[in-house]
Amino acid sequence: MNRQVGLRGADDHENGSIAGEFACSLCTALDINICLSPNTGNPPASRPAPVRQSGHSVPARRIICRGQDLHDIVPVICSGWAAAIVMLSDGSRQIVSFLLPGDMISTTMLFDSKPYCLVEAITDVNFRTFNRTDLKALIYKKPELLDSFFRAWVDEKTRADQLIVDLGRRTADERIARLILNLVDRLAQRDMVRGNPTEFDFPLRQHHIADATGLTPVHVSKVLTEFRRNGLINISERSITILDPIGFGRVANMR
Amino acid sequence: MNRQVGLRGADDHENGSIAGEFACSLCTALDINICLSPNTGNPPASRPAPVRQSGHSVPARRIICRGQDLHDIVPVICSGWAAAIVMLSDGSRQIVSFLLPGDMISTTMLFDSKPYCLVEAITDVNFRTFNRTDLKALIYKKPELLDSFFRAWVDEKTRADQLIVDLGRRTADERIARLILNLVDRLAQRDMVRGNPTEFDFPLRQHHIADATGLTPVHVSKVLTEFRRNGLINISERSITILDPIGFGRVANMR
DNA sequence: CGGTGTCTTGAATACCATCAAGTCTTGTGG
DNA sequence: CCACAAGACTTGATGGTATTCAAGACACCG
Repeated sequence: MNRQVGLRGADDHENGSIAGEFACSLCTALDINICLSPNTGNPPASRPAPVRQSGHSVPARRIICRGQDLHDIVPVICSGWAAAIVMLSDGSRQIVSFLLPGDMISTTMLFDSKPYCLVEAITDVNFRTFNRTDLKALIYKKPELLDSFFRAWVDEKTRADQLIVDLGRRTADERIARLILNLVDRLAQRDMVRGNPTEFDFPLRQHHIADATGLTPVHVSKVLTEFRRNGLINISERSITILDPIGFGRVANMR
Repeated sequence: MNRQVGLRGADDHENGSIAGEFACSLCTALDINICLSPNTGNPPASRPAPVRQSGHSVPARRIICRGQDLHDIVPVICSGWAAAIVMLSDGSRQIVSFLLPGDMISTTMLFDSKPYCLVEAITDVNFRTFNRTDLKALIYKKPELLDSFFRAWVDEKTRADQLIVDLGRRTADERIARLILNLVDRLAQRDMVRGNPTEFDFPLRQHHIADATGLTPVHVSKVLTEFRRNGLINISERSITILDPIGFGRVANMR
């Protein structure tokens, strides 16, 4: 089989068993299109793949991979939501970024293993791992790949800088509203938002929001019920509806 | 003359007037060595430079450049300290990163202009701007340049992620201690630290520390005097001495 | 059916911000 | 060289935002 690396903590399934669930059309962020063949995890038998790779699948709440696992592979999310998390020794957690379909775990993964963070599945997740050396060689060879790769990198760094500002200088209300609106943007790029009023799947638990915004779950709960009481948003059944876009935008951009 | 771009808000001096102050040997972070000739800002008359560039110099507290200025140039700090800052409409500021000699303003600058932030001189600063197109072409052409460029990028992203964790999940004491220790590391890479007890130039004002750690200047003052009272560090004359490295390290790594 | 995870709510507390006043330094122009 | 203004730092009093602690409701699952 094509299986290349065993990932600790991940309930791996072989490619064949989940063929069709790797929606490569969603790979907009990366736009590299290096998967073996669209919509199936199986390589065309006749032509060998330029980049060694393999598909995996983990259920919600399981760890996808740890930093140390990532010496020679680069994972990309195919379907589902995940989070890159830094854990501190006292048990508190900081979510550095949410990973949506099409996202590489981190663009720095091409060059370094990011030993300080781990990636956890929020929903059930299908992902694909690429051999780092092969991928690097391919990207170096094709300038257009390098460019789309750079775009992903700039996006990632921009989001990181924005998060720094949010955590450093904004209140709980602002942080939470901005987190939601940032996710709306990213989901919209992937056509995962239904419009008017804006509504979309939202699998995050309140503790995910807390870990991403540097708050406690208790306080997240209070802010969200306040948002609901003010008729700004509605959350139910793992989905969010933005009832009052301008009011909600005002909360997110109070300065 | 070789002067290529005028930067708004910067008191530019021509290359010749500050020859010798562009210590290109400090360009360790980038390690690209594309300056016209070491230690002078002037190109050898006989050989045309592969990358169009120019040297500038701004006094402390002045703005080096704004995001909008950076459509086609990439600045690199040659000497002095600077800060990349995001300003909010209510006047509060968040320092996204400190820039030391050898640092590119941001590695993403090669591809995008980062319109949301501005760069301010902390000390008197000499810096050099490179033509983006030229620099990009040069880097694409030479794989070893691309690699050292990627190293700088991984460093930058790692620091950004660490800052996210610090701002999201650490107390004021921890944030400030970690900021100082991170700067020690970066200065040590540049041979700008004297040892035993560790001592180094520290031009930051307390409001810089506040803007970097998401705190107020008042609270920074209280934490620093507490550090002094406990015999952890000593600050005077724009320099810091770490009196009790293990105690100070404990404060920085309480979790 | 107990166990676990999720969310809510209230009370008490901690951490840091805000406000204010005062000292000291630094720089500038007369 | 002095006078003045602006910036930098300190300290104390007060207040607000978010945390911690605790208890309970609810859903889901094996």
